[in-house]
Amino acid sequence: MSSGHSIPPRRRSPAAPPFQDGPVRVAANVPPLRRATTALARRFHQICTTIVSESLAEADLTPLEFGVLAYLNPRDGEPGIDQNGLAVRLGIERSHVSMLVEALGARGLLDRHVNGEDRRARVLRLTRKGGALYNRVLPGNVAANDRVLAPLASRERKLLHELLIRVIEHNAEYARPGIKRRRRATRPAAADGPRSSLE
Amino acid sequence: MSSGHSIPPRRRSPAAPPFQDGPVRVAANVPPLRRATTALARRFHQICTTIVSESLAEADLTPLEFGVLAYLNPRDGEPGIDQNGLAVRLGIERSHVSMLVEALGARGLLDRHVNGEDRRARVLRLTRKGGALYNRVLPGNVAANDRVLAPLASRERKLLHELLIRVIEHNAEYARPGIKRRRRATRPAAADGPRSSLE
DNA sequence: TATTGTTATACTCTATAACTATA
DNA sequence: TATAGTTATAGAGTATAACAATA
Repeated sequence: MSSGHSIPPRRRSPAAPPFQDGPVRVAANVPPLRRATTALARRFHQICTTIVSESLAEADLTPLEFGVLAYLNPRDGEPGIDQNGLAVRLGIERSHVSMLVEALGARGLLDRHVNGEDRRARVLRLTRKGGALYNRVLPGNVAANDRVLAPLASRERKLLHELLIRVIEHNAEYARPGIKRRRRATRPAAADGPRSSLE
Repeated sequence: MSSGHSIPPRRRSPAAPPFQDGPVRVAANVPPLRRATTALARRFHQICTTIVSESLAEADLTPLEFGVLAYLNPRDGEPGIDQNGLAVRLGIERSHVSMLVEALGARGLLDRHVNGEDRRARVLRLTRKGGALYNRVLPGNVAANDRVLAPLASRERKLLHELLIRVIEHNAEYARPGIKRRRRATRPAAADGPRSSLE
């Protein structure tokens, strides 16, 4: 209805630098970046998944599926852990592991065996095919991860990793699922305020 | 079928440290953490969203919705940007902004006005209610973000932020949507390998 | 009773695509 | 033709809950 006239001209390049609490900006055409840790974490994660997904696409793996292979690979990993162990390591729910492992098992990439000591548990192991896939995909994955940190000097990359590891390990209690998310207040749409005016 | 006997005993605490390429581990009961940058990014982001979601729960906001308020707040932000501008800043799709803004508008937290200069664009502004909510929630949000970095010294926090900002700004091309994700090869379930053996 | 895993269901985040209105 | 926004749909990631089998 309103013709939008009470609106000041757009401020695409505002005079005052936004989010003054952080260090100043650098790149030219890059829009202001919020300094909040969570915002940085999201963008950082976003970059990683975008770049790494590319490196995994030809193997038809998601980053998380690759994580499963990594945790089970015989060279570095811990073949023989059970699904709960994998859930803790990946920081995801048991039910999620169940689905992941089912999908990878269906592709013949890993085996589940009942543990003789505790018949409730499923012991996980890569098949030869799974191990071969991991070995084939690993170099590209490492390269992709390196590409993310390319703007940093070698010493800085190491430093970033160390800082992240400390933050993660000290927040272990939050670095896992099971924390109840906010329960969305099943809003009946526009239940808590007047409609916004849109012409 | 198999009774699981060909399986070696579980190796919950393997002798060799996994993922040798990274620095050694610290905390006792914390399971091995993959050193890959992407894995660290995921856990870091997970911690942030868990902690920050808690601080936003009483306002019934998601971290991303809070981000919208932050980018539009009159003190620090850029009130008057349009939806595309917001999409670029948040690093999400225009369609996603559309939904976010619709939900916040329905709650009376922001206004959309047609831009007089370009009637295609929607100029965004917090309502008084939206501004008040932002102000009310901000302190808790800042505290939540600080809590994430509590294990770091003040100098280290600053350093971590700087490193992340550099990585994000130099990877701007990947820190946005629109990159085609891998197209899942619509697997007909178990199409590419023998079934795993599970008793 | 407690724990491992499964299944069903659902929500958040985010993308793609097709569409409308405007430029 | 190109751009701003909307709508519909989908899929990745992840959660909750109820359940079965085993301890």
